[in-house]
Amino acid sequence: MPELPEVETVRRGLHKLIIGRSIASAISDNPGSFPNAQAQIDAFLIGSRVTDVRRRAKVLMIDLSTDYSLVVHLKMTGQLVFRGETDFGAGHPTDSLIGELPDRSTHVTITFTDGTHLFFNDQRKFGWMKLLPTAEVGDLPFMRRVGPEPLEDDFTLRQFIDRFSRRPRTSIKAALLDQTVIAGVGNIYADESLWGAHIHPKRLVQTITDDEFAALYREVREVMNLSIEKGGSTAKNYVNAEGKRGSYMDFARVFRREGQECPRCGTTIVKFKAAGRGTHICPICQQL
DNA sequence: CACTTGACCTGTCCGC
DNA sequence: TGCGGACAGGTCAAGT
Repeated sequence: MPELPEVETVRRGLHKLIIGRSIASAISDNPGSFPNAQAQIDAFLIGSRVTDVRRRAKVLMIDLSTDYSLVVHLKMTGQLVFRGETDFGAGHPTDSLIGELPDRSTHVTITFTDGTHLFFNDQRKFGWMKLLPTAEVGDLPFMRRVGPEPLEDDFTLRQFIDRFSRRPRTSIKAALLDQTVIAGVGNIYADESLWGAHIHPKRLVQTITDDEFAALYREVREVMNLSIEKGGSTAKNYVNAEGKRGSYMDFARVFRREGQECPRCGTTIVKFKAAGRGTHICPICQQL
């Protein structure tokens, strides 16, 4: 699922819902989803209190009073859903994609001392949750290599261009998806921002002009900010911390809209493969 | 070294 | 209806 806007939406939800709660128990049915040893879980998770919920790139960090953090990557189909005691059972809102929890894709269940729950669901099991000392999160190989946060106020066009210049001979779409160039862009927002900037995804980075970089910089930020405003994109099974869908797909201009009209020029949107991913463009607005 | 492809899993959809 | 294959929001390791 989740790219930067979806992970940020989950972060905001969890920030509101779980800070201050203390963890009573944690159970997992799949070692790949939560690989920590039981002794470590008992020592640093059970009995701890949630102090903060942060995000870096597409990674969530749930900070604990033990100076450990639960580091979570949702990958393609991960969900982190909070359920209060009174939500148990029937009566879920219609904008929810999921019913009673746990269900068959629940791989970790965390129970707080007040009887509320946090469920880690993941249909494809690519995602993971790891408990490690908060001070060591930055030492993870991914964290060391990941690029700057594109939505930060101090992230400049100059930085944007400099980061892409590291990969001159790859396609602009592959570079956008490369988390070491800039953080947080995935397949949806790569297609959306390239359309906004009138750039064909297969253009090589070294052929992109400064004006085009300026347009792309603006689009990446606008598109992802708009998506956060809309609660992210639910293309398939993304849900926020309350189990509800995001509505950005209603505003998407090309992503998963093959066969429909380009909102700018009316040309039929086409889909093909680029950078190994399904890719959507307007063949008139975006030319090689 | 730089870049691309396959693998990790499960579910769904589409064509035969 | 059943079955095989392609495809799905991400990232790494292995391959070229």
